[in-house]
Parts: sequence; structure tokens; C-alpha cells
Amino acid sequence: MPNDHLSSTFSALADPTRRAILARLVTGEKTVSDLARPFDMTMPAITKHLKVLERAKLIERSREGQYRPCRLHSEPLKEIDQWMEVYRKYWKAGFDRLDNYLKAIQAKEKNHDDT
Amino acid sequence: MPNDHLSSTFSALADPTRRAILARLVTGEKTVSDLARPFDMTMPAITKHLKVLERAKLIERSREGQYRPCRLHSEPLKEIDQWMEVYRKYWKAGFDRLDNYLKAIQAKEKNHDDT
DNA sequence: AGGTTAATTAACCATATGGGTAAATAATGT
DNA sequence: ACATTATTTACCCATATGGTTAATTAACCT
Repeated sequence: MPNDHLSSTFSALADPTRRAILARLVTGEKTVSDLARPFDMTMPAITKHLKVLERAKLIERSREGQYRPCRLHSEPLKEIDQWMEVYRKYWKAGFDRLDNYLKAIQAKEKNHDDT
Repeated sequence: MPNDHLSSTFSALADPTRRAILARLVTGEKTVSDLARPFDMTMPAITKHLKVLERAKLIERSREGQYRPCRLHSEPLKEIDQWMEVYRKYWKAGFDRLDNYLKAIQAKEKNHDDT
């Protein structure tokens, strides 16, 4: 609900239907009905999901006759990818492993003793 | 709100307060009050944010006297990282650039003509 | 035991979300 | 003009979210 960029991207991705829609767009443009077909859900529900994706700029829409084809726009995903960088470093450094964590703690304790 | 893994991770990350909390945990364990300090928000609000992060397994909590220190757990972030892979391929292939997109369209059209 | 600090729970509120049905718009084909 | 197809809008509903205040639990310190 906060309207900053990352928040609306993450919240758009926090729904399996919307992630499935994005996944199907990897292979190219699709119309709304194309996108709706696999889901047990009414059209208005899909329209709403598309609105969410559009506001998050994860999709772009154009117009071809009665169709409003959607295509994937990956910019916001790149932003997430960048945001992840610091955490990637974190787990690559092994800070997420208990043994390393304990070692770090011990080192800290030792420092304390020395001071 | 859906309770699959990815959804709850994404939705936990869809809030700037919670992302800020995670960011501060990169440098190590913090108590709840530590985490609360920078925010203009009551403790119960922070407690709730921590609950969300904990349910998403983005943090782990232990007990030290009256403190309940939190530490970062990066597993769910790794899952997002993996999930991103297909989209990384997408933008690395340049499918997100308009010119490439148009080229792809033209290629398709041409195929049509030839058939 | 009594007071202080850390953190959570309970109860409440406003607003957002995800879904549905029914009706409206828009473009196509005859 | 008229019916058909694609998509959206307008409402309505139930439940979730993010915040608040007040009260409660837990551990610590004299």
C-alpha cells in the first residue's frame, strides 16, 4: 500500500496469479482473454490484476482493435535485482550459516575480552 | 494474502519499514527496541512488522534475558533470486528494449508472409 | 517484594485487496 | 443498424493490513 517504487513492485509480485501472468508474458504479448484463460476466475478479476501490474509498470499495454495486448516490462524487476545485491553479498559471505554466525559471535566476544 | 512461500516473502518485502529493518540486520543481530528506534512508530507496530518477517522466515528470533534479538535469514531471498532468473534472461536477451521488440515483431510478420 | 525495562497481546479503527455479478464501452462483422 | 466479442466500470462483500492505545507478561535490579 505504500506508494514507493519498490513497495508497489513487491506487492504486485505478492500474488501467484500475477506472477503466473508475468511468466506467460515472457514468451511475448498476450491479450487479456489469453491471459485469463488458464485461471478459474472472472474477467474483471483479471482486469484488476493487470491494473496492479500496470501501476507497478511490470506490464505495458497497447491497443489493437478490440484487443488490449499486454507485454512484460522488466525495469522494476531489475530494480529488485539491484536491491537484492546487498543480501546476495550477505549470503555469499556465509553470514546466513549458523556455524559462521557462531564464529562471528565468538570473535566479537573475544574482542570484548581484549578491550 | 495467499500463503505460498514466494507470495508471503514478496508481501513481507512490500513495505519500506520492513525492508529497512532487514537492511539494518545485515550488520548483525538487533533487539526489538534497537530496530524500533529509527522509526516514528509505536512498539506494537514494530512487533507486528517483525511477526510478518518471521512468518516469511526472513528473520529468526532468539531469547536473551528480556531481549528477543532478531537476525536476518536469507533463504527466502535466495528463492526470489532464483525466481528472478527467467526474467534476468529476458532482459539480458534485450527483449525489454523497444527496438529489439520491434525487430522480433517484424521477424514474426515476415515468417507469416513466407508461410 | 516492588519498580523498571523489554516486548507482546488485545481491542479497535480506517483503508486496501481480491473476489463476484451486472451493466457499460468499444470495435468487428454482417 | 444489430448482434457478437473483448474489455472495463460500478457496486458489493469478506477479509487482510498497518496503525493506534491500554493492558499484560517476562526478566532484571535493588
